[in-house]
Amino acid sequence: MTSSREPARGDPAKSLLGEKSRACDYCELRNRGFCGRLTAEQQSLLAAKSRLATLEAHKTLFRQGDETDHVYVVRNGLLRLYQRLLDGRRQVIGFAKPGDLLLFPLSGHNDYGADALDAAYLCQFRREDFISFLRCDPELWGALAVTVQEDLLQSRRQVALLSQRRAEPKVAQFLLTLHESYARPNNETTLVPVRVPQADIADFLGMTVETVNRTLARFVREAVISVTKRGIDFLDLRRLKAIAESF
Amino acid sequence: MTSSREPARGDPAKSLLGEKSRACDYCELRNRGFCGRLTAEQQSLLAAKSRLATLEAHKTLFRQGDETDHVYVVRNGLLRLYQRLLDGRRQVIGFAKPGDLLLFPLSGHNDYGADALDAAYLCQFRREDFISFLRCDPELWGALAVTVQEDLLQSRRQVALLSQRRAEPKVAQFLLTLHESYARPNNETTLVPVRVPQADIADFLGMTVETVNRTLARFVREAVISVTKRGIDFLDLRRLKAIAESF
DNA sequence: CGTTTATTTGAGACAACTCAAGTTGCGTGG
DNA sequence: CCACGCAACTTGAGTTGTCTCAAATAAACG
Repeated sequence: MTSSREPARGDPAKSLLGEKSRACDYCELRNRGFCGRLTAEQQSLLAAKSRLATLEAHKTLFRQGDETDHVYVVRNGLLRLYQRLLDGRRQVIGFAKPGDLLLFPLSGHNDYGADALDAAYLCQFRREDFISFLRCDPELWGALAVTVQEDLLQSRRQVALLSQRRAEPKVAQFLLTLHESYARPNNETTLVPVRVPQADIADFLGMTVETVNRTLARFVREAVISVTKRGIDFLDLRRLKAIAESF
Repeated sequence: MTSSREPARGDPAKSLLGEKSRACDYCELRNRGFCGRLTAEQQSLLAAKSRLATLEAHKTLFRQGDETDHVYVVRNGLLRLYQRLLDGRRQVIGFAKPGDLLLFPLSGHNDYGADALDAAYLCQFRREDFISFLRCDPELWGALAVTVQEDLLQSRRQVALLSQRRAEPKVAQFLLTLHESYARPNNETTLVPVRVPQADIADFLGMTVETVNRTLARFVREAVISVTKRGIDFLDLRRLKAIAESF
């Protein structure tokens, strides 16, 4: 638990492109996450208020505690969401993937921070714009509520995960979640093309880097997964699931 | 972690009084929780659709996985909310206190179960009624979203709690939360008038009953708290806070 | 190519877990 | 009113898995 007492990178540099983002028509996200719950009309209405934001790898999108001036929808890339614990430790509360809505537009300050694991593209909205967008159609509030509800379910899954005490099932479950969020319906590809630092896994699972490392090493040795510089290759999903349910 | 593999009580007996609940005018909840976010008009509109439900101690209000036919607002009493883990263990995900909204009206099935620690009184709404209530006023959706958002914050607090590894801070933080939810603004009363089974605390914190017991015993021995049949008396809040922040 | 960051490995301590008995409290029924 | 049964709570002794501390690679970056 000695890991990461400081954010990976210092400055909150947001290199945002000022250009208006193209309409959602070609966005593969329009059927997923928050956007997926909107009609085509609503989507274009929303798109009119968005800007395309790009975020380099390891850069901070926003910090915990800062005033919420914008909200975001992830288009591309993987973000790391975290909170500071009172002991200064960092608790990763989740990873944002394409389609996810970042920040709650109705609360005035960010209750978590976010930075990019890879280069990321996002739709950025000014908070007031987003709220006025919500106001113009009652049903949108429902979409928001459902989105938050899904975050809640996600958070509860993490609670279940953390209440596990042995390391193997925890790491296995984490890997499975990661795999799941990248799985394509009709694609049997077993490779997840992201490098998640072990320190992040540790912070997410509430364990030390060493334990995460030893556990991963065991998985690799037993040919359950294979870790390359490209990402993680899931060699034996069946066995991984078995481990995840062992306790 | 050998605790409670079965619900405390068997039957899902809901002894519901059919009477229409009186309007909210005298309800002390109207400034708290979900109801607290409604205007007087909205409250009475909602009240018209409610029934007063009473639940005996240890009885089950609803089960995880069942179809969501009703939603509830707690008026009185303390409920235990839990999920089943894949290993059959029970994970207490929280305790519902007066003002809390139970169940998400937009999802078709309960994602957690609930039963009463003490006798409880609730406002019961048919799910469709509640939804049509939401539909009649756009702002109500916002109230719902905020309510869910607060559950989310709560859940994340639990994540932070579970990521602690030592027993003392965990139990201390739990006790403080319990105390906080019973604290009155201008009242220095240190007694929380509920008996929470140690097994529940264990299931909430992801520890064994034995460890919870030994930790509580230590607190009692050191005169930080005092446990009677009535509830828990907080003798030394300052010290408890210090313990909660020790790590 | 040197500096920083991430990963890997080892040895030992310790806190929480497991298992196994007790004890207490309380409601039920004889 | 006491005996009984059940559930919650206590206590002890031994085990174990993760953490801690420390140090050696290996990779990433300018």
